[in-house]
Amino acid sequence: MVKQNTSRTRRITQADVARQAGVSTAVVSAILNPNSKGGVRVGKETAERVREVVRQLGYAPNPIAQSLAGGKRNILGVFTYEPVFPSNRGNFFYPMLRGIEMQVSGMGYDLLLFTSAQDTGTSRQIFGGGSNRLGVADGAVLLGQEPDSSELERLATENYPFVIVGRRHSDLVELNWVAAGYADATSEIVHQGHQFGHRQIAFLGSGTTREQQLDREEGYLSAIRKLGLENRPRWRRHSEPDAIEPEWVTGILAEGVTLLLAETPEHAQRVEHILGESDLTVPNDLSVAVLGSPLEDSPAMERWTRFQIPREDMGREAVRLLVGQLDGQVAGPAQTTLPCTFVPGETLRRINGDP
Amino acid sequence: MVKQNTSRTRRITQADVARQAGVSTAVVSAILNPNSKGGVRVGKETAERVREVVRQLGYAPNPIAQSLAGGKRNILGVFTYEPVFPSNRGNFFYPMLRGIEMQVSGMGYDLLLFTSAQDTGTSRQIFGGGSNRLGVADGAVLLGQEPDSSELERLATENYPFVIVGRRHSDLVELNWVAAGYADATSEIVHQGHQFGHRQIAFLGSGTTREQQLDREEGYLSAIRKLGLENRPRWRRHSEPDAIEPEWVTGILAEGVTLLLAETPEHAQRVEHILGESDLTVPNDLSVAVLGSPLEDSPAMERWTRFQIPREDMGREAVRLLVGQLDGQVAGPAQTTLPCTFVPGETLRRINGDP
DNA sequence: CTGAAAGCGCTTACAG
DNA sequence: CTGAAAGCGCTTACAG
Repeated sequence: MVKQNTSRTRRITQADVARQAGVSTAVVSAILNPNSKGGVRVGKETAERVREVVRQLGYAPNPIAQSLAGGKRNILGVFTYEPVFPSNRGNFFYPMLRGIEMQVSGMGYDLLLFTSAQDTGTSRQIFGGGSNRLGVADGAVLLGQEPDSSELERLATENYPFVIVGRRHSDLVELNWVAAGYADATSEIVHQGHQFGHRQIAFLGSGTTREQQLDREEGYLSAIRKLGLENRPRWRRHSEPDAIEPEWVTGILAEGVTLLLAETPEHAQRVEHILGESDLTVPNDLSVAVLGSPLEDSPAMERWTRFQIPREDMGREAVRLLVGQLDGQVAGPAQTTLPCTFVPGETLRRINGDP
Repeated sequence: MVKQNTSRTRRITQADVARQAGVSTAVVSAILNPNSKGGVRVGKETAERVREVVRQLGYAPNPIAQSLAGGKRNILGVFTYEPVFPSNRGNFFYPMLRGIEMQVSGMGYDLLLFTSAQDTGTSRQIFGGGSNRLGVADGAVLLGQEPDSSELERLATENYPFVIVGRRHSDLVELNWVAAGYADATSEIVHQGHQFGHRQIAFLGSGTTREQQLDREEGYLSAIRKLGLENRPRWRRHSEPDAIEPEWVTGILAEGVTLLLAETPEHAQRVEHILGESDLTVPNDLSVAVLGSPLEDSPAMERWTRFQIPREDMGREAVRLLVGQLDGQVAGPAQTTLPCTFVPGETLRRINGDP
């Protein structure tokens, strides 16, 4: 019984075929890659003879060597600032990865996950140790919430081809990204609220300032302006869910707010909890819409008025843009915004008479 | 404002670094691969100078070229016979991948997912086009249910280092694998049943003959033998869930069977459904234990007596074995069986008096 | 129509 | 301690 890993046997190479057929390797290559631009023409009988030898010897080209000769690696990198397969916080990257894999599959690329870039303790870095770890791949898709954009700027400066999933802004370089249309989706919800009779609409966003949040807030503000609605500074609040004070909630209620836009489900749930302590409910005493949705829509999520983020499509589109750049199809900076999907739910209540 | 990828600049190569640092490429290579057997010694200050240039230029070695030249790439391949991130059939590979990533993380390897090996329509192949696609990686972990072992044999014959998650047998070569202890876990359930008073125990396995199933059946048979229990051929049945005839179920009941071992939850549910049509229930009229468990234990699964497959640990262990082989630590064929975890549930009922 | 040669970017004996 | 050279297995201009 043969055991794995004993001695290495030599494989049949193109040179073997060429020798056996009495031609040069260039001819063999030309026959096996008919529509390449080598300018090499081969006679019909020669081609047949070579093919026969290929068959006899069981020759198959070495894809590694093909890649090297073609100057391409056929490897797409996937870099995440957090582990790809976390155990606790759900599979955050899963939908995007699924999109990435679906799109890349059949395009002739393999996917390199940069797991080794993970320093113990600290978060992962692209330039760990000083050199660009992504360099092994032809280009990369970047995922993650990392707010620090200096690595991205350096990467862009080095002319490394990459596309970010999620909008990311830099003053220094124009980045390539695929974003979700948070602004439009948020505007849409404000308009929906307006149509349902709401005139005092508040916004509750996360404490950290990220592009995502800016987009949502901008969508909120532009819709408010467009509809000529009242806009008190107090009605725009930035806070982590845990840090929301009951006073703020009761405050805006007292000021006549009837609809609250909450950036995350956690924000919405926290507000509902606060209301509950005063025996108030959603949506009877306050309509609430969530500006996004969790990875998997749980049954508990169904009732919330919200929108869904096209995570899978974002992954697909990122690959499309990246490969387009590698092929030289896409020229300038590539930035795509994909629309979110509105889900009516039951927490945005009509308050202007019958439906 | 600098734009990403305006002109495609040539990637930095080892030669660039060598030129800039005023050394030969051999020296650069030696510095970047310290413990390789090139016999090349480099002075401390030279090494530091080269490292600095590497940093400045953002150089990263081309793994394709490294592969061709026979060097180490610090890349572990992950090959799956089905897409890694499927949309429909749940994330089958997820627990194993999580284990793989956890284990590989910090070991200095990156993970290469072979997505390109996917032919349109047909299932993926390692030797698509006749040549080993896995060659870019130092070694690979193989996942999937593929019963055809010819590719595995060829891979082993070529001396490519790989470890399979799941036991896989070949008459020609001894394969490396990490398996779940289905046999022991099944024996354990039979013993448990015996202790609860069951003497007539039947086995219901899948229609296809795979190592997994053989292991379970062997565990069943060995326990039956050891306990001196009756063992009618009719009590061992191989069938897909849908193909189970009500006659078989009523038949074994009539013959006095009180406990049925079902390979999958689907088998168990199908049997329960059949029983239900005669107003019989599990476990009052028949105890049923499931020989495994689905990926995520759903609430509906809780009541079933079953065992859990250590999927995550299997992934971890596969990486451990593979890296051990690459490092030359593990010598011969490496085969590990990890124990399953018994979950009591409520569908295996005591029938010999009070507990 | 075909061959000899250079080159893709590395590693590894082999000489100094 | 360091460099020049061969070689991994291909493709692709460049000459005949």
